[in-house]
Amino acid sequence: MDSPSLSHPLGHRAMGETLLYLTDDQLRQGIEAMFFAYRGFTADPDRILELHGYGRAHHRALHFINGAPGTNVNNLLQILGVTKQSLNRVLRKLIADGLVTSQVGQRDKRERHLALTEAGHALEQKLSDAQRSRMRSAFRQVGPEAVAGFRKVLEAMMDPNMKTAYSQLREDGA
Amino acid sequence: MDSPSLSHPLGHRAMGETLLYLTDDQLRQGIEAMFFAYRGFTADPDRILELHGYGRAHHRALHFINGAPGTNVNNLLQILGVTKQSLNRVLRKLIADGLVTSQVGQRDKRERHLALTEAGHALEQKLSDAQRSRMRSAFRQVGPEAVAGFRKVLEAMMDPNMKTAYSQLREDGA
DNA sequence: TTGGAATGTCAACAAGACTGACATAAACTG
DNA sequence: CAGTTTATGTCAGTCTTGTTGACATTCCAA
Repeated sequence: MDSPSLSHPLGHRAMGETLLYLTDDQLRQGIEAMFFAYRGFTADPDRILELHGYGRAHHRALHFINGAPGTNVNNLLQILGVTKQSLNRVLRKLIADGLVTSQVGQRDKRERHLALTEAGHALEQKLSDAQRSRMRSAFRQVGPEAVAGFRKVLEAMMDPNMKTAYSQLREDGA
Repeated sequence: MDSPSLSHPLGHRAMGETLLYLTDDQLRQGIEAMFFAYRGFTADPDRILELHGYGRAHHRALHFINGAPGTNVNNLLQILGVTKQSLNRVLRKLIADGLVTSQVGQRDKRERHLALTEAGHALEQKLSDAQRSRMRSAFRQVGPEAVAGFRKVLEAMMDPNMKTAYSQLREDGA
């Protein structure tokens, strides 16, 4: 491996103190932190979803439809990164349950434009509140500088095309 | 909601600049960043796993057995947060394929002590290298302060008991 | 020594991802 | 206008990974 690792003893002149955060051990800790944190991140909405007979897939659909009302299926597919069959199963249920509306496009009648109904909005809010609540608590604990670092690392870890999708979502939201 | 939100106009004296990072919009961006980043985080190992006919569950088992050789099934269960039946299926395959050894405990013959074989070590290395590589690149891009913030936020987002497990792993590794 | 607790295994099932094949309708292109 | 491409939906089948239920073995304590 070409990486700095613990096999390079401390004090090795070439590494310098500034690179110690890149040791294999530090990276391993980062990996495990991601694993445990993601579990916490999804735990609260998961509990709510279970009560309603939905899963994480439904949450993701609700979340992004809420963020981009009127979006079409293909758009959602790009963002979620699943097959259309997989997304369709989820959407079918959400539409049947009256949480999501699907309207044939005006300009392009092949497209279906998706939006949340009032009931859909209500559930999305409930899920969102739970997830934001934990994140707000975490953010508050650590302060704005740590949060800025958090955001920087996450952006750097994304796949380039997903980073694009993420940035576009941020622009839309601004 | 009791949270600061965009309905509080900027410049509102009570919020002050220091709390702007806790707006619902900022939290939403944090949530989406977690979603996209986690996908990137798992993408590289996932590709390797597929070649070998394994899934993410096998990766997690290999990872934590590697980090705590000789651990028993119950221990692993606590860390992974799945049912013993679910873990058992994964372990059964890894043992059958000769990546993991399971030895009956000496003091307590109910326990099975788990460890990686040479082949298990080899695969774990390959997966770990891929995952570390992306994280190293991200860490290098953003610098040590951002990484420190990243770690702080993740720790604050974990469930308390998982934070305990995580800390213990860190102690073991030190 | 006997019954409960701990540990692990096997079987069956469900959610949610996947691929492949196919249908429909609309838009586009030569 | 005919043929092709695009967008979407659906059916069928498979795989991973989670779940519960039932059960065997082992340990420990009353």
